[in-house]
Amino acid sequence: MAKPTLLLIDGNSLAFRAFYALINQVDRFVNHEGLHTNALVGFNNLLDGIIEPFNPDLALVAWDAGKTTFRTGKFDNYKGNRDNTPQELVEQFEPLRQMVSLHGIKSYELSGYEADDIIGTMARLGEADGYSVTIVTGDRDLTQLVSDDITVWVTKKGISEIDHYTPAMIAELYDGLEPKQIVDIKGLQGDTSDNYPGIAGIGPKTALKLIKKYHSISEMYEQIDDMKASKQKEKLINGKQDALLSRDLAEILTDAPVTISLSDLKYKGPDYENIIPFYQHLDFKAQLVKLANQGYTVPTSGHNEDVEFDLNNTDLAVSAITPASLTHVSQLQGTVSFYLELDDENYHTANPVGFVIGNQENGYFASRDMELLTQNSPVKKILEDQTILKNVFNAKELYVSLKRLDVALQGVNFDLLLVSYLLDTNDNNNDLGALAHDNDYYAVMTDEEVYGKGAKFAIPEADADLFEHLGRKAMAINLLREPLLERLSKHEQTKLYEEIELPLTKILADMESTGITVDSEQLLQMRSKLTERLSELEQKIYQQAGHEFNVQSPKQLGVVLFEEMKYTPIKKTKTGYSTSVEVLEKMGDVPIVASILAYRQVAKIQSTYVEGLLRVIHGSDSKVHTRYLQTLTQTGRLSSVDPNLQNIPVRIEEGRQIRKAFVPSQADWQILSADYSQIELRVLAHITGDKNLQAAFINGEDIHAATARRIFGIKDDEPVEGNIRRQAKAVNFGIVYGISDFGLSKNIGVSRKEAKAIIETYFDQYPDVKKWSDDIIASAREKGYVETIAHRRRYLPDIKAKRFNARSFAERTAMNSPIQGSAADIIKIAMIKVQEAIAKAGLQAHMLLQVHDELIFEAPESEMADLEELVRNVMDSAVTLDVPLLVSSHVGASWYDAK
DNA sequence: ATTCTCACG
DNA sequence: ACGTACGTGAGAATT
Repeated sequence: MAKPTLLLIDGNSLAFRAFYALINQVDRFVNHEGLHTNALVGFNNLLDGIIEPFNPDLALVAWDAGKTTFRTGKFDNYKGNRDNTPQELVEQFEPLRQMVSLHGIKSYELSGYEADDIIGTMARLGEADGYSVTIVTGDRDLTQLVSDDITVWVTKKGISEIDHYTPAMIAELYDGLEPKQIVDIKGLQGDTSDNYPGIAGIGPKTALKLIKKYHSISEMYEQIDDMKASKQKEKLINGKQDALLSRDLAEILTDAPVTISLSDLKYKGPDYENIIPFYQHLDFKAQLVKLANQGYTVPTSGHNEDVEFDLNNTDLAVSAITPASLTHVSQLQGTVSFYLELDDENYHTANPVGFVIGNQENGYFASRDMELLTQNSPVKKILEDQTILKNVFNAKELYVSLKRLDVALQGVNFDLLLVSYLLDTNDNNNDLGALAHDNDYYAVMTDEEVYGKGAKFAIPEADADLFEHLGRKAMAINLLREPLLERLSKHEQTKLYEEIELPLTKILADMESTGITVDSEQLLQMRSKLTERLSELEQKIYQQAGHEFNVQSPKQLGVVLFEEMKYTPIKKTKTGYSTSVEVLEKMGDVPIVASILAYRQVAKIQSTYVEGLLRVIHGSDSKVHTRYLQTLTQTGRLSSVDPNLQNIPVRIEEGRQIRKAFVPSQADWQILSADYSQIELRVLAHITGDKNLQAAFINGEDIHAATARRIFGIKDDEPVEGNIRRQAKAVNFGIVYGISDFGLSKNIGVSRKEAKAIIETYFDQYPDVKKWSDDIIASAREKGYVETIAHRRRYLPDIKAKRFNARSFAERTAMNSPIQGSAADIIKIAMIKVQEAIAKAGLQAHMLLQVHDELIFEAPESEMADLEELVRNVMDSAVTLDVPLLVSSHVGASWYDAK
């Protein structure tokens, strides 16, 4: 029969390990009361991951009782070089003990002794009593206890990996020595972390050699007279006291006067009843989700911004739609939740695999049969009925996918995804289950849990499984509506949601469905020209390098440039030499570098744009249909994927040619492009209230030239030279990004000192910009977030971080986000008003694209003049700021020509 | 899955 | 002294 097991855990060393493993994120792991939890998280993972599966018969966590022990009595400076334990860790010790207790494990400490000594003593007791003993620690000192019945597990690399020390492993590590001889080694070599000396001049190598020869320190000194005279012998004789003391300090007691016995250590296993409130107190969401999935009831903690709400409802009534139940479905009224599952995230091409409709009062009805959703079904009728309100998750996806099924969705009342994003852009997650968990509702799983991910993704075959998941999603949407809307209102974001984001959803859906026509002939012609250019450049590069290699591999290119050709590396990445444009341009006039830069430019255009776009043109309509992500960015901007139409080349002519392929969808139609000029600087002038900056815009000045005059002291009657204006432009951008002297100096190629002086002058000239910067950072520290003009919020948890880097980044963000985000607010408002105006004017025009400060339209040539006028008027009056908004616009036969 | 590079505002 | 401009997405190489 297997031996009973005893598990001994070194509480202090593991707490330290866990704390420092997550030290980089110490400011991210904070519960709602401000308690740091990084060590708690790591320790809990250890308990769940190791102790629970181990399921020992006996278990104990030993703790240090304080700084003074019998060792400090022997040697004042024992551990004397240790910094004070950080406050962030100290505050976690008490909850750590609670955590241990809730996991059904005894804690023990003994005044005057270290955790090590408790462990040593209990280990020997267990060994003698016939237990198989396992010690878990973060400290290798305990390996001296290893025996046939005592194994020591030492965590390494944080706490994720573990080394298992057995007598055989010790023998291998110490060249055949026994575990108990480790103390003799340490007696000779000392221990810097515990701050005892050993013998000066004896390191690990010599210590090992000596102990191999003499077996122990005492035997060595017995035989020291026989040792032949040497420097080493002198050192040993002089250091005898140190060696004996150090050995004494290194030795772990196995007979400490403990007041517990093995029978006190019975392992009870986790106390699930009481661990749930404990996890809630610590905000351990992941743990709560795990418990909820195991069938434990996890009630809402209700501390979420003090909004109390009841999300305890977990009883789902979901049924498959049958011909008989169709009557029930058709009788649904008031408010329903609707959810449509697709087999892929690209809803322009994905297949619907199931849907669910219903509410708490009447139950939920699910089906895989899309015919029940289309044609003359009652479901279609409900979806198209404006008076029946729909609660959904991701309304834009729904608009587009239902339109593909010939269903025109109306009456969207609540979009869970959109609201969650507005409430907190940080922990927004496109998964409904994860999002529900974030809001303390656990009765729904994540898609990854149900469907798997990557190659393993699969929709469950059993109706019961799929419908249960869909039903729970629909139920979560319904239950979360009220509490989330209440929080939205507390944030003063109701207007932002109802009047900007929700109407915009429909507009974006229409733009995406409409798509933009891409002339594939144009792209194919470009492709053959570029292929030729690429092979010419490639041959030239091979010739210049002296051999063939993969030009597109930064690694191989690094070897060619900086090893074979011996050019001086300017910058390194963490994996090797950097070969970025920035670096290559600094290398000066080198022929191969010029070829490489040209190659890179062409290769980028070819792969990303020509071939990338050709791949995503829909065969059915010769258009590309991007998806705008409305709930992704931290600032409120949109982003565009599959394809990204917000980064089509424009700055370099060769790439700009790509825009010739973007053409109107019908003959005799044209493209209109209208963009805001310097919208971010105008927003800056508005929100800072800086009169000097505002004056420049009000007077219609060239803003970069005006800044140049101020920061370089150029008189009104003198001209502003191009290079000076360029520098001023960089300063203006820098201000918007949250300037630093380093960043500016790098950007405009002046010394850091000069850059610093320029920034100071800027702030002298625009004093209210400076004041606003300081104020917004102070406000972010106080409130924890910053806001745009439309109350879009961005939380900045790092604004109080101790780490300089993280904090500085948060401070720059505090300045940039209100600016970038308010500009995003403005163009979103403009889009809504433009769409209304186009409808009201009865124009055929379509809004096609949004590129942050630019809108692209197509319209018949005949209505283009009206459209241009309308768009300009709406855009420049979208909001009223203290400075005017200026719009420039162009019409042409393609996006390229609308310049 | 991550890193590097580069396209846009 | 720290080590930096803000916000994105995609392709290719590499792990």
